[in-house]
Amino acid sequence: MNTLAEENYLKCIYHLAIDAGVVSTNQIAASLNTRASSVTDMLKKLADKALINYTRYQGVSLTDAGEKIAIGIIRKHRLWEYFLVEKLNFKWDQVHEMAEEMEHISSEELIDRLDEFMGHPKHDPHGDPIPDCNGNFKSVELKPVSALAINQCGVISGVRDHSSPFLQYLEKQQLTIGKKVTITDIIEYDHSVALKTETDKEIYISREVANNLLISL
Amino acid sequence: MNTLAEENYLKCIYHLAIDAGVVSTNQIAASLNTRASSVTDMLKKLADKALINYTRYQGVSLTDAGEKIAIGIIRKHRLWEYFLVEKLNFKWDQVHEMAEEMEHISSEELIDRLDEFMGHPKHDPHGDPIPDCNGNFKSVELKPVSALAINQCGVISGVRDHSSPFLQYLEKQQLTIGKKVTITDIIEYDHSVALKTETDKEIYISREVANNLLISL
DNA sequence: TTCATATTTTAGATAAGTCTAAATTTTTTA
DNA sequence: TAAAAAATTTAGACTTATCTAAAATATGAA
Repeated sequence: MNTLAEENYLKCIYHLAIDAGVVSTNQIAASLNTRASSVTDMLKKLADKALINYTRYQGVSLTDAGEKIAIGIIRKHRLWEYFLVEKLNFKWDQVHEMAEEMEHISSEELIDRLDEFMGHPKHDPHGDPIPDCNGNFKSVELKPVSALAINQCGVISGVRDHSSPFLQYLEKQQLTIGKKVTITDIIEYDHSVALKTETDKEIYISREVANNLLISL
Repeated sequence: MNTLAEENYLKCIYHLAIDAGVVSTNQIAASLNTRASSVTDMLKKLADKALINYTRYQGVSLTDAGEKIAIGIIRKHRLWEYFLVEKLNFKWDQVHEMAEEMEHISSEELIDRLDEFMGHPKHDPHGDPIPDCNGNFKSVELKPVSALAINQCGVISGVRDHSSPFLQYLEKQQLTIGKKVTITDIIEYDHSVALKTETDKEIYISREVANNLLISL
């Protein structure tokens, strides 16, 4: 088994690698709120365990073994988030911290039974896909609202920012997962966007919000 | 917040103090599978935090603050055990190790909602009482089968040994929580006991089993 | 009540994970 | 392309929790 710190590094590298491929020491340090020197120490350890590909000064990527562990942790995180929202009635902006702890509960059988108990959900409360017990999941291609054109419509299916303030704001605006929206206007000046909901309500969102709100077409 | 090690020491001291009042360094070391010198180090730290009463060579007891934390951990442990058995269909001999990890999930609100989700259960799968959110619980006076006389009857309500082999044995003999039994014979020679179940089945158990099986009269 | 034994504590080390400060390597820019 | 800047690594230190071995204290038996 791996330590809590090791698991957090693997998960972090996995997330950063989605955009970048190879991940830098400083990226990891920024993401984990730690120092680059601490990261270097840990990278050596993970490389010794054959969980990452690492050559000095060249950044890192996960090995197959490392990716498997990372996906396992993400599976646990998302299943526990689903549990907290669907069974214990937490809001989607309240569950991240708790799931950060719960994702390290080691038993595989526990998580598989939890998955079954909840009916094998495919997405967590933020729209992120939940890997199955073999680590497989298909990630639908989502686009930020900011990448759409006037009159395009789609379904809110994910967020790029998982922070409470952002999620609370979306909730207040009723811009939650599953809602269908149509782009009605794009303001050239500040790149803010006007949306129309199914109930014909019009909502203005800033460029920043439009960047962090993901749509499936 | 306290570290995982600190929480485990507090819980351990709480359990040992139930019989003894004051707990010795060696008792703790034996219970936690560690060395007496390690225990001494930790006792100093817990005393600095005012969680235990400690004077060198004199053993320890929990302060009110320490006891409150210990009971909180035990509440979490037992609620998670209940969840694992009642919701995820684990057997009573499978849940201890998992609950040992889950009891350290920090959120109080999570555990209170879990409690509510399950309908505020009063006892865990091994018959141990579950403290409420204020740390209150009433422990019924239970007697080991070995303390009963011929013809006495009662209901199986707890165990002293929580190990898998013991619990599996009881399960196989159908000596599980809630079953009513009557003492039909006590063998002088080896202190083994003959029991009759509600279905009039006769079961012989050894002195050791009789010592670890608890009855409410 | 004194001495042998058991218990407990202290002293000094170790491993994991972190830090700061300094050194090294890579990248950028002029 | 050489110097400056940025990124990364190394060196050495700190904390937590553990260990072994030795010293101190308590207990109990003669």
